[in-house]
Amino acid sequence: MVGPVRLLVVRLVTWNVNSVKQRLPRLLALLDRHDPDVVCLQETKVVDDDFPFEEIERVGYRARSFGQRSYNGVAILARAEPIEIARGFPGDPTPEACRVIAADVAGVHVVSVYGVNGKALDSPAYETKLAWFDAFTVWVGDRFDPAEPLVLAGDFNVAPDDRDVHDPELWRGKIHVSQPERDRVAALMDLGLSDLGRQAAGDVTGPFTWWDYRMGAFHRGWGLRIDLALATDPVASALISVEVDREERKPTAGEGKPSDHAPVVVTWA
DNA sequence: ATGGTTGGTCGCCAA
Repeated sequence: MVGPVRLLVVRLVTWNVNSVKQRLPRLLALLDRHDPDVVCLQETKVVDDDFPFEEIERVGYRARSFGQRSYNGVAILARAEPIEIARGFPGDPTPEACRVIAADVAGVHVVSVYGVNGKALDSPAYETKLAWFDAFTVWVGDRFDPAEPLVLAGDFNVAPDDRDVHDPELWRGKIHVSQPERDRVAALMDLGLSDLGRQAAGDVTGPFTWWDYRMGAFHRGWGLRIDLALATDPVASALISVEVDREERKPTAGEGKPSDHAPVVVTWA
């Protein structure tokens, strides 16, 4: 008899690619550069039939996609076989959107998450965003055991506190930073999850993971930390590092244009 | 700060 597969070291990357078709050369380069065990993608923007499975399998990864036309879309890539796949979750107030895919990879529960953007505080999408987080938190609490290894990784579209904002005064009252949004992330973490990026960085500003395409925001340092990895204690207590691959956000870093999000590389053992 | 930019699609909408 053998127990569940346990890797000595696990490297997980989460990345909002803003179109997996546009980003495919950079994604393949990222797999080669970081050699991750697991990758969580968001904003793939393709239906499953159009997902580039062949190119990804050719470099040694299995892939599971939950995608739709034009918008949203999530995926999990892994060296090991992803099992127990869940696409979407019951009670999602945006059931037409593809925002969540879950899989077990080498004994770790992995969830790729694309939280509702919300547009602006006075938009109907804002109330949808809050309701989505409420429903998502119920599902996570029902499905997972905090004693087991679990990572929720993705673009949550919320900067958890002012350290995650380049200019908190400028952003006050804006989407991504409002107290109700932050309360939702806190409620999710109250299930027994740690914010690995903050745990690794300590009490400092950043590191940011997203910069608006406009106004040279990346060059000027106008960023937010909205791409998060939230994990239960079996992972959090084994954390080695969390690094933002800022190079990937640069126009010159690879073939084609960059995503507006940088990949986040999480390692534990 | 949001007069910018990008992607999917082919009109604009979403971010």
